[in-house]
Amino acid sequence: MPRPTRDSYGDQKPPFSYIALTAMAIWSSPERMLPLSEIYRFITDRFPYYRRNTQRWQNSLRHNLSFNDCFVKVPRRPDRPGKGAYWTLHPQAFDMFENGSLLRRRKRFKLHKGEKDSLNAELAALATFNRAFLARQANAPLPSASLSSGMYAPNVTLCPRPSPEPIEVPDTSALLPACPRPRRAFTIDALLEPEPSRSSPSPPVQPQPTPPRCPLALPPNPYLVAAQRYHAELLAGLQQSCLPPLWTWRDTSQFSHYTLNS
DNA sequence: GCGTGTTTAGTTGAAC
DNA sequence: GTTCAACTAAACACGC
Repeated sequence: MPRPTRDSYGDQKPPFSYIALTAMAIWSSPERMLPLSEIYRFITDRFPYYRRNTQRWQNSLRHNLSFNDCFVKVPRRPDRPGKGAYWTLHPQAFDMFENGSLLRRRKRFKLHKGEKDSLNAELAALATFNRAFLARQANAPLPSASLSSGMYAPNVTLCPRPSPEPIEVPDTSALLPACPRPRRAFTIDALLEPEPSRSSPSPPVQPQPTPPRCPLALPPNPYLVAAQRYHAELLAGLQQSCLPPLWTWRDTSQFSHYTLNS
């Protein structure tokens, strides 16, 4: 009997929950984050079953994105306008699936209130920063006092977050590039400052979502640079513990499934 | 208008 | 039997 392959479900419903499918989509992207439309595309490309009744499962998928704390909505970068936000996985969501298999979740991922509030504050600050940036791009008066005073800036540390109880997280440190993140305050003021020179060469900070491509910056627009740096810092904080292991498609005697590299 | 995002409510099935 | 995760439906708000 031939082993099932990823595409062999045909019109059969794949044995993955919407959460698992979404996680797959996010982790298959080089930036570890995707807009909703790309998540849809990933699923329909790989699983023909989901090419039907799109309204039904897409509604369920959106519900999951909003309902589950394991998914984090990241505002778009100001130089990447478009509809909807990007979605990524919370680093602590890694132990959701038993043995890294997406077939089954170990437990529901739930952030504690403080963690959730802190994360929401940071993301809201980022969205506000983006709006301020866009307002400036449109030659609208920018509330410089707000920017310089840190009113928009979350003066908090992103990672690691205090956790009231120990959480079993797969040790991915060996897979991470040995590049300590630069120590700098996570504020708009600090981000607007020039990058401090480094004494020793080191790999680029992970992740760098996309190389900055700014047709606007000649000379480099400090607000754009800051926004990009802000995003990189935010995502580095969010995903520091989970890059770069990837979900890998594996065939076993019983199942074909995505599983976490180890 | 449509896509996106949030919220509520109900149902189902598996695990404990 | 209870609990919990997952699924589904629906309504609504918001922004492009």
